[in-house]
This record gives sequence, structure tokens and C-alpha cells, in this order.
Amino acid sequence: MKTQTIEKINLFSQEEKIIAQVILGDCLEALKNVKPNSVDLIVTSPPYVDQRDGTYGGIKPGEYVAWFLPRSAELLKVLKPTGTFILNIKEKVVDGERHTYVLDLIREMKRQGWFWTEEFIWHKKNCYPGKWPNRFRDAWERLLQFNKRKQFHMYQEAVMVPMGDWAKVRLKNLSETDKIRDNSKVGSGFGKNISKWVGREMAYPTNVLTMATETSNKNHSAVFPNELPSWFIKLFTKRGDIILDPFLGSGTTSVAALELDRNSIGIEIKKEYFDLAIQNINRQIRP
Amino acid sequence: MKTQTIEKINLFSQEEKIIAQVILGDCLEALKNVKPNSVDLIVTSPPYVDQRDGTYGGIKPGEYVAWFLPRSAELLKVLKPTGTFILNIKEKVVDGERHTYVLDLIREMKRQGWFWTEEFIWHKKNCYPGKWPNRFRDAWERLLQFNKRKQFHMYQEAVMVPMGDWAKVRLKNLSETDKIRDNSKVGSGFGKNISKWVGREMAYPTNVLTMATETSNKNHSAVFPNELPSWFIKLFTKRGDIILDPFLGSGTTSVAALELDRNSIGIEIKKEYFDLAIQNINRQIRP
DNA sequence: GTTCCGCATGAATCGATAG
DNA sequence: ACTATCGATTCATGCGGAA
Repeated sequence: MKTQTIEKINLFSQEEKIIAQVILGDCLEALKNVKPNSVDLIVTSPPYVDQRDGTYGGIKPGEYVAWFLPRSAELLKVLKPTGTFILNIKEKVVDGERHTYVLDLIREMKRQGWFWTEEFIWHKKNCYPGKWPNRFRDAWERLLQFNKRKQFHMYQEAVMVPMGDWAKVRLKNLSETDKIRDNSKVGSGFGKNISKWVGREMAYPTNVLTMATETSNKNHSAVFPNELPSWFIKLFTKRGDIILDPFLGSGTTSVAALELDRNSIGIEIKKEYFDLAIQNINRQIRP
Repeated sequence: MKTQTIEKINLFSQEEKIIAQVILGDCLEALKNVKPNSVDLIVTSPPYVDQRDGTYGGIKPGEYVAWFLPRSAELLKVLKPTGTFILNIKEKVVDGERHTYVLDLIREMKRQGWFWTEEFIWHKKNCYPGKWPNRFRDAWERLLQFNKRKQFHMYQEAVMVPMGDWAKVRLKNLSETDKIRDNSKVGSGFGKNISKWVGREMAYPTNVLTMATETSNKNHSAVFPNELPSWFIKLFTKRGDIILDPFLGSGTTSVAALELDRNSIGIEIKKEYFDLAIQNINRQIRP
């Protein structure tokens, strides 16, 4: 097991540093070294069934739940009582029908002590192309929200969006500096001020997120776009909090956390991705 | 049990009539009088879990699966081997978390002999408003596709959409004559011609449907918008086929079937809605 | 005939109050 | 403690009337 720590000076309080920690190893083992009740948000997209090569031992649909449960047990330990776990997952088509391992997983995680608070939908606007005789392209994935308690931290103002038809027009008209300023204010805890500032022109979002997948990265299998962890980080954490991604991949979650001045812990089993994540995180600090 | 039959002259073959049959009663009983293996498509939105004592006895979350299973068993009997069952449903929040009765229902229906082929998402653009400290507005519902076999009839060309409008059903902008013309062509098996006619500008949709609910309908609250059954009727049936809705409500499914020159059977337990459905169906024939 | 504005209307959920 | 009822909250849509 190898750990790399990357530091970034916090622009808002110079004494405080933002830390991105990246760990090489299986999260089942690595998580045992993470302090219990210390993480504010877990957001991850675990390896899909049979998608990656046999790194995790070639998980088959029928074995997925048994493979995941010991890991979610560790996640339950490290999460703060007020924290949230966002799990991005979608069941595969097996033999012409949707497999039930995700539904089974929800049930078993509830039995494990998790609350299944909500299911967000990630609507992928530019989904994977293709044509089949008996089904259309799959344009959505589940974003399952689990909690340890019914009460948890949520900063809804941080993700407010322009109202109705204004949305599309207005969003395009915002300059890049406006966007950055928005993020800064939100990160600084001025979210409420924003909502007051714009008054009736902002609305709370729904549980359907429409985001395009990032196609720019040709090297790696389609991970989620930066916008996705970014949205949940803004919604469920404040500046200085700790974000965990037990299946870090190319480091998207850590990069998003760093951008928003949150500390992060990322765990990745594959050396190739571990190196890539560190590279991407460093690029965020010094582009 | 009372049955009303409404006939409409088929514009394409004068000898043949399109029939809309509406039955008053509990579908559990009424379905036993429907011929086995005769229905091409079942599309329905059953009563959701209600706290209030409703017509079905105020089904509680924990009782929902047991209530539904005997009815889905009857549906399995009447559906053709090549037919499809589309179930519109969404689980409620109970005690701060999503209840699992829908997930349980999927599992039990599989055990009953159904194939769970796909899960479409209905993205409701105008969802119910409201604000809560720990969740956002619910803007989506499940559209579960079940089949008796892995091979079933599907006419993908019938629901092709203009490119760039993926997953958006923009029938509203089409004039009434355009709608009829389109439907006629599709119903006549000219779907492929349409796709050739417009050439590159048409694309297959995805498994995410974006439609608004019909709220300000003068007469009654439409359960789902006309476009919803209409879309699945075009996708899974051809002209002259038989559509079944065991929870007809205000008759939306029958009206959509009639518009598209499909025969229909609608079952409704509540006299008030039974009458309303007949009224709405008649209005479709003679506006 | 357009366009614009005002208004009623929801398959909701939470928290408090009451039996 | 546990269940039933009620008010407050909130926003996209489509209708009707007005300019």
C-alpha cells in the first residue's frame, strides 16, 4: 500500500491547507486505516460488472452484492453520522433483461444499517451510441443516496439554478468570471446571500440531473464528468470538509474536491489509475 | 360488472372497426373474462400507495406487493407471448427514506414469470412543487418494461424523433393534421418511409422520456399525459392490435389507442372514473 | 391574429398537532 | 409510542383575458 499526499494552499485562509490524499490499494483494506466517523461525503462510481478486466477478481452479476457489502460496511464506519454516501451505479443487461443486483444491493445495504434516502437520476444527454433490435440506448444511471441517519447536512442553496425558461438563456449569458464568482461565494458559505440576491429568479433543482458525459478522455473508460461529483460536493459539504472516493479511477472526485476547497481521500487499486489520478490532481493545482 | 363498448370506423379499411371496450369492476375479476394470450400491450399506472382509505382499501406500502401480484398474474395470462407490459410506478417516501415496495415488486414479478426487460425513465418537467430540508422535488417516475419472452414486437421507427430533440416528445408543436398524418403512416406500416423521408434528421430515442404532466385540464386530473401511452402504443403495437389498461382512470390509454387505430380494453373499478372514461373516449370520436 | 401577463392547479413531503 | 389529519412550502404549465 502506497500513499501520496498533495497539498494546496487554501485561498481563503492562508494558514489552512487543502489536502488531497491518494491511496494505492483495495478499499476494503485501505478503509480500515481511515479514521471512523471522519468523512463528510462519499461519492463514487464503483467498477461495473464485467466492465474492467479482472482487477477485482472479475465480478459477475450474481456475485456483485457479496463483493460490495464488506466494502460498504467499511464506508459506513468512516462516514460521519451527518454525512452522505452517493453511489453511482447502473445494472447491466444480462441475457436480455436488466439484472437485479442493484436492487438487491439496496435491500442489503438497508439491512446493513444504511438509510436509502433518495434516488437521483443522472440523465446522460450524449449517451453511448448504438442500436439494438429490442431496446434503445441507455441514457440514465442511478445516483443512490444513502445516509446513516435521517438528519444529515445539506446545503441546498449551493446548487440553486435559474428558474424555468430563463435557465437556458441565462446560463449561456453568464460570463466565465460570473460562474467562478458564484462558486467562490457558495464555497465561502455565501449561498444564502446568492439566493436572496437573485430573489425570485432562482429555484431549487429536482432529483433529475442532466449532464453530458465527458468524451474528451480517450484513454480511460467513460467515468463520470467533473460536474457530477462537483454538484454533490456543493450540495452536501462545506469548505474544509472531507470527501472520500473508494474507487477513485482517474481522480475526478479528488479534482472536484480540490477545486471547491474540500479535502479528499481517494483510493484506487490499479497502479495505472493511481498514477493518473495524481497527475490529474497536480494539474488542477498547477495547470 | 358492467361493460360498455364504443366503436369507431376504421378510416383505412372501412369494413374493420376499431373497438374500445370499457369494463366497470376490479381488474382481478374482470381479467378472468379476457381471452388468454390476446393482448398486445398492457400499459397502466396503478393506484399508488395511499394513506387515505381509497377504493382499493387504502393500500399501505407494506401491503402493496401482495395486493399487486395476483393482478399481475392475470395480466401474464392475457398478454400475448410477443406482447409487452409497461408499468408506470414510483415509490413514496416513508419515514424519511424511499420505500422498497417497487423494488420488491420487480423481484416478485420476475419470480412470477415476467422478464424485466428495461426500465424507462419518465422525466416530469413540471413536477409537484415544495421544499424540504433534506430532499428536492421528485421529478421522475419509473416505466418498467416486462415481457413474457425475450423476443417481443417492437417498432422502433414509429417513435423516431428529430435529431437534437432526443428524449423530448415535441408533439405539441405539430398541428393536429400533422399528428393524424404521422400516426396514419405509422399505423399503416409506413414508419420506415418516414425515417427515410426525413433522412438523416431523425434519430432513435433513448430510454429517458421527457414529458410534462397535464395539470390544468379542466375536467379532471389526468394521471399521465396522453403522450405517454401514445408513445408506447406506437413503439410496441401496430394498427388493429389490442391495448389493455387494467387501471384505466380517466381513460387516457383508451383515448390514445383509439387515436392510433388500436383496439383497447380498459378496466376501472370506480364508477365515477368509468363514466368519465367513456365520456372522454366518445369525445375523441366525435369532438 | 399575436404576445404577454396573471392565475389556478397539481400521484409531494415534512413537521406539528390531535386522538 | 403510534397513527391520522392539516397547514406551509413551492414552481412549471396551460388557460383565459387583456393590450
